Amino acid sequence: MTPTTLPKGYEPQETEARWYPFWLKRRYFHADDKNDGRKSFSIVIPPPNVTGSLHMGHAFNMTLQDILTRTRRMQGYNTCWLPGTDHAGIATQNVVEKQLAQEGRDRHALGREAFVQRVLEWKKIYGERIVHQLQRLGASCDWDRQRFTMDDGLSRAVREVFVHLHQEGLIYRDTYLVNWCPRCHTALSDIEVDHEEMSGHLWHLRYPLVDNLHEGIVVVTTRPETMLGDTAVAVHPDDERYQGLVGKSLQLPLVGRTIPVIADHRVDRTFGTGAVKVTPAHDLNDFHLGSDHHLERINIFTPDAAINEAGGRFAGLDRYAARTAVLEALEQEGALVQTELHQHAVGHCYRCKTVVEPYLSLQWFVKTAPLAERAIQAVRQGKTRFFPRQWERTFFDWLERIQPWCISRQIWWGHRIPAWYCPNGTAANGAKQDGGEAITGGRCPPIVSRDAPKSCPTCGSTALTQDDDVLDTWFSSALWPFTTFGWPDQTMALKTFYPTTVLVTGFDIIFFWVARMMMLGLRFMGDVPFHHVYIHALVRDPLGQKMSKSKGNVIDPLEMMDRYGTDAFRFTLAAMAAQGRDVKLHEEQIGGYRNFCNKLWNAARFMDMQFGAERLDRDHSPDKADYSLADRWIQYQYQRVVYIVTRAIDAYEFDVAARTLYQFVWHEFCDWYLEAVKPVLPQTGSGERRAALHTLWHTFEGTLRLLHPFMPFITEELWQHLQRLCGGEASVDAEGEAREPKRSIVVAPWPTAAKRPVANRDVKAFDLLRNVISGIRMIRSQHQVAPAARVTAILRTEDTVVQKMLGVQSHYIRSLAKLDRFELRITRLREPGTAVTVVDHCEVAVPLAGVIDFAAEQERLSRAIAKAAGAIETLEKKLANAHFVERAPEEVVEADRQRLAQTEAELHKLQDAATHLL
RNA sequence: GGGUGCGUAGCUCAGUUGGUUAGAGUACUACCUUGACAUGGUAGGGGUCACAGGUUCGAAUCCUGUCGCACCCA
Repeated sequence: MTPTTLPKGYEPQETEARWYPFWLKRRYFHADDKNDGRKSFSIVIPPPNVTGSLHMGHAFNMTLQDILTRTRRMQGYNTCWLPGTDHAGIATQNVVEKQLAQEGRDRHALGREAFVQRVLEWKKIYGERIVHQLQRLGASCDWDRQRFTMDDGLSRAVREVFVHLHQEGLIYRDTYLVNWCPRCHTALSDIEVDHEEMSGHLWHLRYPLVDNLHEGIVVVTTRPETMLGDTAVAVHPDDERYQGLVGKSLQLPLVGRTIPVIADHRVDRTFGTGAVKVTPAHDLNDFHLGSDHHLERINIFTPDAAINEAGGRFAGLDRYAARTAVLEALEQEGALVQTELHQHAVGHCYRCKTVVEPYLSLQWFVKTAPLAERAIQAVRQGKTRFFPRQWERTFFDWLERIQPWCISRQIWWGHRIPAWYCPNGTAANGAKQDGGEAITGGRCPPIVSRDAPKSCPTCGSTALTQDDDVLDTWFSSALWPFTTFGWPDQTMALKTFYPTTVLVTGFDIIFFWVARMMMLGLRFMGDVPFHHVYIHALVRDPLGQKMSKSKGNVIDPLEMMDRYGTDAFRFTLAAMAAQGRDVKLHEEQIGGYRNFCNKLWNAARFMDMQFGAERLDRDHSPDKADYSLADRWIQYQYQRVVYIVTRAIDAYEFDVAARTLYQFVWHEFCDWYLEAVKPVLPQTGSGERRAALHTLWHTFEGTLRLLHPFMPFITEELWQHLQRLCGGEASVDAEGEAREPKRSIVVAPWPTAAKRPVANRDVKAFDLLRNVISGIRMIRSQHQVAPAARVTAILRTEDTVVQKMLGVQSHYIRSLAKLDRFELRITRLREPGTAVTVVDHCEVAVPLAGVIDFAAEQERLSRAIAKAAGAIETLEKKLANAHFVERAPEEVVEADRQRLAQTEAELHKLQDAATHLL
C-alpha cells in the first residue's frame, strides 16, 4: 500500500469550482447542427424568469434534465440542451416599478422608452444570475445557444405568428370581461388568476317593486357594492316562488334605477333565495346573461377598482370602502334584510396577489378551440406521451373546455402588439376605455403587420399609432421549442432538433405552457414540439406545504449546495423523484447523501492505495481461473446495476436509478466486495491480486460512469484521479500539481448491458456465504464477543454441493467473521455452551464455553423457534386447503411445499440446539 | 359541486401482472478508534400496510364505502 494524494474526506467546494470551467472550455456541452448520422437528443429548458433566482423548483427540474442530458451524451447521441430565460412581463415590470417607487418616481413620469431602457439595464445586471446558478448546479446546457424571449430573433417570430394567426381570424380584438388586476393595471388570462377559498358574507338585499314598494324580491350577493351597476334581477323560469314577478319592474335601492325581473335557465334555484342581481359589467355569468337579454352594461369602477362617476354619491370610494358604505346605506333604507357567513373562492393576481376584478375592456384574443383540437389528437395518437400518463387527463380536460385566450397586457415590458390604428378607425387605447365604447365610428380597421406601416391601406393616412399594449409572456413562451432553434427561418438546427425529445416540467404549468406549446408547435411546425412530456412533482417543505417566501419555509438550494455539496443535493432530488408523488424535502436527507459522496470518495481512496505504483495492464486480462468467487459476484451485481439503471433512466424512474446505485456502491461494493478482497490484495505478484485489481477497476470505473449524470463533479474528480491506475494520466501529477486532462467522464461511453443478467451458481454461493457470515456475526454480537476476538465456527449441512463449495471458499467466512478455526462437519455438534443459528440449509454453531450468555441464547433460540413454528403452521394450513392445492399455480404450491420442508428442518435444528445448550 | 393523488416503522419513502412471516434510508439502542471511510463498521429493537366490507385458494396490492390530508378545476 502506498500513500494517496486523495484527502481523507471529500471536499466538494474545491472539486466543484474546478470542473465546470474545464467542461465549458472543452465545449463538451455544445451540440452540432450537422446531421452526422448520430441520433439527436434535445431538450429545451423551461425558461426561468430572467430576473429570477434559483429556487428549489428550478433545482429539481434542472437536475432531472441534466441527468437525462448527460446520460444521452454518454450514450453517443447528438445531445442538445438549450437554455434560456423569459422576460416575465408582469413580474419584471413589478420589480422595476418597485425600484422606481423607492426613488419616488413612477413609470409614467419616466415615459415608455426610458422605462423599457431601465428594465433592460436591470436585465443586464441580474439576468445572468440565474445562468451562473444553473452552472453551479452542474447543468450541462449548450450555452452557445442561450436564448431570451425578447431577443431580436424571437421577437421577429412573435410578430410573424401574430400576423399569421390574425390573417386566419384566430387572433381578434373584442370587448369582453377580463380578469383585471387593479394594482398591475392589466388584464390577466384565466390561468393567471389563483383562486383562494376565503370566508366572506352572503348579503340578502330587498329590491322593491316599482308599482308596490311594500313588496319586492330578495336577492343574495357576495359583492353588494356592485349593485350600483345592476341592470336586472334574474330568477329561474320554473321557480314557483317568482312566477308572477317575471316581467315586472323593480326599483334599484340607492340608485333608483328601474330594472326588470328576467327569467333564465342558468339561474341556480337552490342558491340563496333563488333570485340573483344581474351586473353585466362586473360578473362573467351576468355578462352572458346580459348579452342574451340585451341588458345595459354599466361599468361602475375605475381601473383602480374605485367607484367611478356612475356610482353617484359613492364615486371615489375604493371597492372595499364602497362595500361598507353601500351596506350602511342599504341598511338605513331597510333594504338589507339578512347577513350570513359564506365560504367562497376569490380570484387573486398570480403575480401580486391583489384580488382581481372582472372588468370590461377591449383586448386581443386568440381563438384557441381549433388549435386545441389538433393538440388533443396528437396526444390521443401517441405522438406526444405524458410520463406519468395520468397527466394526459388534465391536459385533455383543459383543452376540451378551452376559453379564448386574452393575450394583451396593459404593461410596457414585453413584445408590443404589432397592430397600428388609423385616426379614421378604432381607438388605439381601447383597453383603457370603459364599457366597450372604443369600437365606435371610423371605417379603417386596425393594421396588423410585421413591420411598422407607413400609411393606412384603407384611407392613406400617415398618422398611425401603434397599440400601446404588449403580449402575454406565455405567448412567446408557447413558441419556445421552435423559435429558439431559429424559426421562422428553416435552419439546420430546427431540422436536427425539432421535435425535441422530451420536455421536463412541473404539473403547475401544463395549462400555461405545455398545452400552448403543443397548439402552436403543431400549427407552425406541423409537428408536436416534443415526443415525451415528463411531469415531475412539486418540492415541498417537510410538512408537505408549498414553499413560499411569505410562509418563511423556503429551503434555499444554494445554501444546501454550500453545506452539503452540489452532488449530494442533486442525488437527493433524484432519489426523491418518485413518479406521481410530491417531494417533501428534509435537510437530513441531503446530509445522508453527503455521506454517500464521502463513501464513494473513500472507496476510490482505498483503490488508489491498493494499486500502489502498479498500473493495470489493459491488454492482458488475468487468467479466468484467477478470478475469485467475490470477483464473479460483484461483476454480476455490476451488470445487474447497469441494466436496471439504464432502464430506469429510459423510463424516467430517477428514484429507482438513484436507489439502485446507492445500494450497490455502499452495500454491495463497499460492504462486501472490498472487504472480501482485502486479504488477497497484499499478495503482490499473485494472479488473484491481478484479477481483483482488474475487477476493482472495471466495476468502480463503470460505476463512476453510471453515477456521473447524478453526481457530475465528484465522479469527474475521481475518474480523472484514477486514470493513472489504468495507464492513463491523472489530472493531478505525482507532486499533486493539477494538469489538464486529455479526456473526461462527460464524454466517456455509457456502460451497456444487453439483457437482464441472471444469477448463476457463483452468485448464489457468495450470497450463502454472506448469510453464514452474518449469522456468525449475529451470534458474536449477541454474546458480546469483542470485535477483535477470534472464535471457532462449525458448519453442518446435508447439501453436498454446499459442502463442496464451502470446502473451497471457507476463507471468506474465516476472514469476514473473524474466525480462528472453521470446521465442516457431517454430524451434529453436541457441546454444551454452543450458540447455534440456521441459515439457508446450514446449521452454524459457535462454541462459546465460558463466555456464552445462556439466558440471551435461550431467548434468541425461543424467538427463532416461535417464528419458524408460526411459519410452519401457516404453510401447513395453506397446503391442507384443497382449494389452494387445486387452484393455485403448480409452481406456487411447489414452492410452498419446499418452504415447508426447509422450515421444518430449520425448526428441528433449532430445537436440537436449544436442548443441548446446557 | 366535479376531478386527481395520497394514507405502509418515530420521520421520509420503496413495494412490478395479487403468491415467503412487508423492505430501504434516517432516527433510536448496544458494542467497536481495525491501515479506505466515525460523513465510519457490526449487530439489534421498531409496522393490525388509515378504517369497514367485498372479490379470491390467497389482498399492502383488485372492487365498494367511510374517515383524514393535499392539490387541480368550476
